[in-house]
Amino acid sequence: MRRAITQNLIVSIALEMLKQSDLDSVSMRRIAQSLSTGPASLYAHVSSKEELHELMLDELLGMIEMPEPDPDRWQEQLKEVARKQLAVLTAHPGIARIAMETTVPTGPNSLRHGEGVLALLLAGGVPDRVAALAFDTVAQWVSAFAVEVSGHKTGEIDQDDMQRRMAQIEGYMTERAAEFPNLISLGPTLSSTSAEERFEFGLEVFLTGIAAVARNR
Amino acid sequence: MRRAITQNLIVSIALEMLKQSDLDSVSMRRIAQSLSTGPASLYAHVSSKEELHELMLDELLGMIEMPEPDPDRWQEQLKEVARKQLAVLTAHPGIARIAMETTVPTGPNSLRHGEGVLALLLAGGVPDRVAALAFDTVAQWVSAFAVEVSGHKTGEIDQDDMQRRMAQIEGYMTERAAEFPNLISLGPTLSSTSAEERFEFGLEVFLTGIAAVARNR
DNA sequence: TCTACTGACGAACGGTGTTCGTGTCAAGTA
DNA sequence: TACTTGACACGAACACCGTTCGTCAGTAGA
Repeated sequence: MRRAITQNLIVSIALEMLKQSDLDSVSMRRIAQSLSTGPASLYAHVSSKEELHELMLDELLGMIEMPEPDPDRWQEQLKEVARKQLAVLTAHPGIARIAMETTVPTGPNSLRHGEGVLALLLAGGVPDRVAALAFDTVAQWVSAFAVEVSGHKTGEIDQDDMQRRMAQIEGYMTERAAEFPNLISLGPTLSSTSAEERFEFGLEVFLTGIAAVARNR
Repeated sequence: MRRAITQNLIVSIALEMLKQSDLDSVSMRRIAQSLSTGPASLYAHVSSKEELHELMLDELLGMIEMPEPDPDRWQEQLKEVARKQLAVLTAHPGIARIAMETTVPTGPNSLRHGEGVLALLLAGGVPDRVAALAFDTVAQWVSAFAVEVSGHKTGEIDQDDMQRRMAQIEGYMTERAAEFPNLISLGPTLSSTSAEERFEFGLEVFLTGIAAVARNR
């Protein structure tokens, strides 16, 4: 199973590893090892780990197909794209962090994706300037959400560590209940909502917000 | 200037270093060095680097004072808190990442901050369930925004690296202009808006969205 | 056939977080 | 006062990390 080393091969091996572990454990050394070579061999095809990360992200964004804009359904279409984006990002724990830290995405798939989102907003009659800002804001929020969800499903030992923290907080707060009336009364609501519910809520807030702001300009 | 090692001392040294560099360069070794000792000495007061990060974040959140909720001005008050939060996070590049990755904040200041935000929403007449969800969503977005801004002002060489990327993208897109009509026409708008404008836009979208969703339930 | 060049890669540099075992010193006890 | 106990300090080491340098092999072109 010895193949010639290619940039594509490196990226796909890295994504394969990422899918079943975590970004931090996808190291140049482990990728090289999986190719039966040393880490130095990778640098002929990839200039740095950072570039590799961006290539990985671009590859993933390429998996999201963009719909043909339909002016009557633009909000639902935008939600659908956001859901797919979240699914892809959370399926590869840690990559969402890259999406957030990359200032200006350069890859062809990123551009194609951005173009598609923008097209949906404009098809919905959102003014140019609002569309440009909304585009940025929504992408940011989706990535942020993915970072959080990724954290949950990685080595954080959801059920164990989180329960412990919850218990600790509850102890702290009930000791000084006067200081935290709202957190105490809403605590159960906060911790019982699923990630999916929170994501759908966020999408709704965003889109109604964008529509309202668009109307006011 | 030799003082006894304390958890507080470690945290404040770490924050001091963070303020003038970057989270990645605040290492246990450098903190220890600044105390004229070895890294092992820190582990008597802090169980891991992760715990230190959370302590740092909590300390920073403690710097944000929460206003007394005024039902007539709740939206403006919420915006003001978000602005302060952004300012604190971006003044310490990299800490926003921790804010995003920490699933359930445990520190007393984090709790106090959360309680305050919740109080503002409830004072505004937002229903319990919506307040709980909105609280989470807005915190996430502010952190996400801070991550991006932090990236911009750290070693990313704003004016250099970014210009290069912009030029590269423009070249790529004008070569196949038919594929990117919207990105090309909105490109100037996208790149000419300041971070502050984008933040204010996001705040407005959020708050009008929350108010609208609250009305519909 | 000889030459240039590209890709592969072993070894090493300078960093990282964390652990182990030893030392030191002060407080509590007899 | 003498002794014991326990908390804190910390040197050394472990197992990693990303990246660079210099060398080597093999191939395409002259």
